[in-house]
Amino acid sequence: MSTASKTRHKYEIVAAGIRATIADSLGPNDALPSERELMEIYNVSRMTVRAAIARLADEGLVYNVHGSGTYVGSPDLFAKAPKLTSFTEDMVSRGYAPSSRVLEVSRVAAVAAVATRLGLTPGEECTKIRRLRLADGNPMALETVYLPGGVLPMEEFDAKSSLYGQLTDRGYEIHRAEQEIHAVTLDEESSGLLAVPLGSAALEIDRVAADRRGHPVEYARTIYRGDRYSFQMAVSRESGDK
Amino acid sequence: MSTASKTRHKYEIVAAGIRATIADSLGPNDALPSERELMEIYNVSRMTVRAAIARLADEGLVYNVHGSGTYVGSPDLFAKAPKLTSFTEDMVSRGYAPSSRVLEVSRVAAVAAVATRLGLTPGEECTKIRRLRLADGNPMALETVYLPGGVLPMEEFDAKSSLYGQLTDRGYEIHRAEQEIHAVTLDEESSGLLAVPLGSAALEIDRVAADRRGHPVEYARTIYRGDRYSFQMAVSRESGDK
DNA sequence: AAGTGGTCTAGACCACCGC
DNA sequence: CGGTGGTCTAGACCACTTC
Repeated sequence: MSTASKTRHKYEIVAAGIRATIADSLGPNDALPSERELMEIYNVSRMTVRAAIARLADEGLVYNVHGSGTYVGSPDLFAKAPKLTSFTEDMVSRGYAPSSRVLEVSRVAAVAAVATRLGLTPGEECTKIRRLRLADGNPMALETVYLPGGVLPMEEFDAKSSLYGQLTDRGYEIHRAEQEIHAVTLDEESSGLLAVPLGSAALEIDRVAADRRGHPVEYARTIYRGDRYSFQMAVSRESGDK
Repeated sequence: MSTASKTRHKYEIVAAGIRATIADSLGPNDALPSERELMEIYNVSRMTVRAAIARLADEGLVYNVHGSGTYVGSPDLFAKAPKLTSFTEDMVSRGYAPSSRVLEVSRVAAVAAVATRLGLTPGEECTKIRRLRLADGNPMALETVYLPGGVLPMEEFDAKSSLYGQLTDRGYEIHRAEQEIHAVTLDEESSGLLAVPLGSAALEIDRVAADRRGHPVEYARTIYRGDRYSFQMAVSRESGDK
């Protein structure tokens, strides 16, 4: 009751408390207090305890064993389910200082590949932004972003601030995305910009990002240097039915 | 009421019913009946309705808008959260006929890189299995799997049946995994086996798979032909707190 | 048999959306 | 303002693990 402040929901308070308990006094595979004990500790109902635990389990911090208990996960498996992040967020979480060099900002007519992905009709107006992305000042990736003209006209793009921030400010909150990851061989222009030898292997990530309602907001093609970047993710079995 | 049979939990029955309703008569962005209506339709409590909807939302089939309703997602974004699949399952879902050629089955001492990932001490005994993986008879990937000796001694590996199936039979059910995806350039041996030119780009996926308790069960390094394979996934924002 | 997580009920109030 | 999803309560029984 007293120190509460930024948290609003009870299950967030419980989740934060459990997190703290784990950090303070529990190690991998140690058992958490049972759900019924947690009810008393935090003075909440069982459903609230379970909501908190479900959140932590989603992150991989804990796991449940039916009939036995809830346990702390292994530290090396803490890596969360893949999150949808901007380049900037991604680099910061990896410990790099991100920066950018804008190569191109233009208004273009959507070609078929772009139109399909953004749900436009070919020829419709798009904003195209091409940037060289740097980490600690060294080239890391080459990014080409297409946005429907209505989402962000080229004149209003501010090269100095975060694209995702600008989209959010304009009412386009990105919620989920589909990504496709390829291995590619760099051509002359790309390898030059990324400062690696011609023919080097690189990771190409194509992403269509959409808002909560499923309307496409962004189509981005990013080519990452194969020697500096790898993509990490945690996956779990099931997920679908059966 | 009529065709129900294999489902055990009410929320699964409700989820199946909603799925059928969507398939029959709803399109993208159409609204589902409200949760309170669904309670009456299926004669269950609200929590059960919400459990069913949560399941469908996880899959991307529907999405919720607070204060407004629950809606059918966009078909092109149906692709689920990345699942943990075996090569065989992956190929089948892509419409290929998978097969394998075993290149090596041996007992080896864990080198540091393998020991670390499997939670062993360097020098401990491992089973190493190297296979060329084919799709529709053509080389698709080159897979090297390391298993702790206690999990599956090399003598007991059956080259003809699924590795995941054998692990499950022995009580090691794989539950989650961490993957790291790199772009690599193929060396002479790999490009020969995969039947592509020397120096071609390829996707290397390193995976440590663990059981429900977080104990590592498998470390696999798979090199996929860059010209035939791409890795697809859906990601969503948030996931962690804030 | 005792204890655990998994499912389920029948209520309640809150926060948000759209008219 | 009414309707919607989001959170929450205080119970209950079931399925599973552990002893």
